[in-house]
Amino acid sequence: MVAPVPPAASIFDRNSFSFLSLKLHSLHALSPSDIQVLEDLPTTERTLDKDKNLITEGQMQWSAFLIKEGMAMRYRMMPDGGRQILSLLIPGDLCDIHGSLTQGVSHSISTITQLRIAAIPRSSIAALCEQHPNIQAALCLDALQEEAILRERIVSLGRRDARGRISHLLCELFWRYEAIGLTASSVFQIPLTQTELGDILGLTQVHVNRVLRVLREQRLIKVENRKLQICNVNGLQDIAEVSREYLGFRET
Amino acid sequence: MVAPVPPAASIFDRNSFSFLSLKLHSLHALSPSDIQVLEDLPTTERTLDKDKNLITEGQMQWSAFLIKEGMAMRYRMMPDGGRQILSLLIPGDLCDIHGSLTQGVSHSISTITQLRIAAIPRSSIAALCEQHPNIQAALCLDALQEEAILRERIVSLGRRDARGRISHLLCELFWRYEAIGLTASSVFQIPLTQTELGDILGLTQVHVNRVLRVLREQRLIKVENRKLQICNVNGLQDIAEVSREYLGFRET
DNA sequence: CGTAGGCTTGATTCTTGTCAACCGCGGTGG
DNA sequence: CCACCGCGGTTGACAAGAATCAAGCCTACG
Repeated sequence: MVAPVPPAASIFDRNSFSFLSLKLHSLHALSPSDIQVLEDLPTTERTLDKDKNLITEGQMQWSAFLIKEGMAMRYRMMPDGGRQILSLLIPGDLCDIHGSLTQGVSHSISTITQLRIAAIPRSSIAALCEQHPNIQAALCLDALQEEAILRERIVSLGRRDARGRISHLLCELFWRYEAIGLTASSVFQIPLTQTELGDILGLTQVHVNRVLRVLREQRLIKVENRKLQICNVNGLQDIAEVSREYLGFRET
Repeated sequence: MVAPVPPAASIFDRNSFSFLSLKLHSLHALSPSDIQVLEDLPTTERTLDKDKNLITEGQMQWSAFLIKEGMAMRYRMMPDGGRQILSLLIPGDLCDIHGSLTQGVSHSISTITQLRIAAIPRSSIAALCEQHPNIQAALCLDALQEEAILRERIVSLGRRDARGRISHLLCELFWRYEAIGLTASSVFQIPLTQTELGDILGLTQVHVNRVLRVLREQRLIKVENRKLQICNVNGLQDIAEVSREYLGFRET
């Protein structure tokens, strides 16, 4: 049903390119030289433990950062202890590209798994954009995708029931992981607990559990120690009433 | 409790400046000459009827547009006829500034009231930014505000009950109208029907009605033919667990 | 004068939340 | 080495918040 290798990446040897290149390339066609420039970006890497808050201090002030491995989230704590997860950051995602974290922003970012990130000076990104219009276009589409994801989350929370919300989220994650080549025969890693799923979707952990059981029973998904298999994307899409297009990935 | 005149605008004669100037100025201090430039922006105005879809065709392709009067919304229809309103556009709001409407975006914009808009060529905006760093900064903050509003909506839909959602929305609208000088002693126009409120907040019209009644009975608000009076902002804020800061308006 | 759209209200249903208990596993310390 | 603990997942009983269905009202408008 779903090709395990996203066509957008197929002309390259996906294994030799970074997740950022793969994602941008599946948003906007990049030339081999564009890709090379991306691969050569000078970065300083850093590793963070699980469940740590990500603070941008010192040198990081002037850098955006790129997720290289693991998962992080933007979230907001409520006075009563409730938590709303606003978005998930996965490999290839850029964060704080316009310095929004340093402005008085009302949410935090923290790691969900151990995380490997690379700091990229915002000046390098600006230079990149000036010299490589394809990369600029791709980054622009990437920003639009991020917005589209936010809007789609609003649609989920406002108009879909629990089954729809969960189905939609699973589809979204699947498609995003697919674009960066981290799926294999519709299987990918989800490090999220059911509590975290609930905090993304505005549901309780208990209810998430029950709905997941139903989805399993209907053979739409399989879950096995942190690995999720999407057995029937179309089925999930139908439940969520969502189409892959909103992510803006080009192809087929 | 709440000053009827936002301090941010107080050094100018607010009546002589456009809503755009007022909003930007309350996000980032502008010099009189900055304001003058904004006022002198060449625009072509247009008026649209109530409940019309806003399509950007022809000349509009290359323009952003600015709401000068009335209210519009971005929304998304669901296959089952349901509607989720994603955001509200009020006077002073810029729309389609990066051409997102012309990309394959999965939502529409339509008018809620009769609407007066001004098309502004994107090239003019770019030129503006190059020559007037204050304006650039303000527009940047404006974009961040728009994002912050989206995120806050997610928090609302995910973590607040009906009372909290409605209280939050009323606060947000109040603060936004205040920034453009369209409130007077905590009263402002809301052209929204209860059905539309429901479609913003993920509630049914009936439930919105009931909750509004409670808020009225608790003397938090008064409603009289399309005019809303906020009798007790602090009360509403407490219910919504929200602070004005997320909007990023400078002052006090 | 009749109609339509929007508001109001009641009765009822249903989705989801809350509370609570239990299981299984992995890690840790005695 | 084993007992214990804590976290994550699973399940049930019950409660609450919101949706649904339905009817009536008011007002602006043709």
